[in-house]
Amino acid sequence: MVKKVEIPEDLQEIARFAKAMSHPVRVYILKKLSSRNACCYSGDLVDELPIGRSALSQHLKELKHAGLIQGEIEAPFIKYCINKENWAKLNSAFNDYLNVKLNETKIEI
Amino acid sequence: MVKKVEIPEDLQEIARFAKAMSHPVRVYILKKLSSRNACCYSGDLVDELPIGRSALSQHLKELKHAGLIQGEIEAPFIKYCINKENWAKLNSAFNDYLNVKLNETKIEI
DNA sequence: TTTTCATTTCGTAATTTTGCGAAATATTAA
DNA sequence: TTAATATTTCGCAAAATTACGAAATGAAAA
Repeated sequence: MVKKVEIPEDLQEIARFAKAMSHPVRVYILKKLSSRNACCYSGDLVDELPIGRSALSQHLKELKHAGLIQGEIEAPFIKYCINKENWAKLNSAFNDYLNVKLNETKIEI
Repeated sequence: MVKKVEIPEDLQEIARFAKAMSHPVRVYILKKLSSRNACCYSGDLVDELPIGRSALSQHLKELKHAGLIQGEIEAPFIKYCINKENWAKLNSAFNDYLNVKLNETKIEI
């Protein structure tokens, strides 16, 4: 009989990252900020996205709490950029998790 | 002024996949079924995981609806396996999405 | 047919997520 | 100081998520 065990931390981390990416608006923001190392303002995003300011603000907060973006005050704006370190962590975590070949049991001789 | 636009379908797809992976139990199941092409029964999982049968059943249903696993009746069991086609889709979707180099703006001469 | 077994579905409850508009905050411009 | 601007926080409501135990399902075994 297999003992009930805590789910390994690396899998829990994947779940946390996946949760941060589980809404189209957040996927959009991460895409925008990660490609081209671009930064942007909340006001840029609210013009592009089909949600209001306060909802957007909550998505930004969530991404901040997940450590994936960071905001820098550039009054009267807040400039949001990707958090490179944690974005790299997310990348390698997904790489490790997903890069399990479907046919790895096939052994070539 | 940038027009408000629907979020592109590829990003919405990432969000859907991420949502399927946004819970540790589901991450665990997908890991188990994707590596080694293993299949397993609900009963195997319930012994390993820190949740009850009915909660597990709901996670399996969610993964089925996301198209990531499939169940085959092998009475009195149900054998769950990865859905290779859609798992491959998930892999390439994340690959496209994530494989945006942080330093792609650096141009080597 | 009745019992047994693995699993799902149902009913319910607690919590989280998502979104909105209004109000608050904080900084710059007048 | 007052007004304007960008953004967040608050209060709220609707919907989704998560989990449980009990009951239902469906197939095999007795």
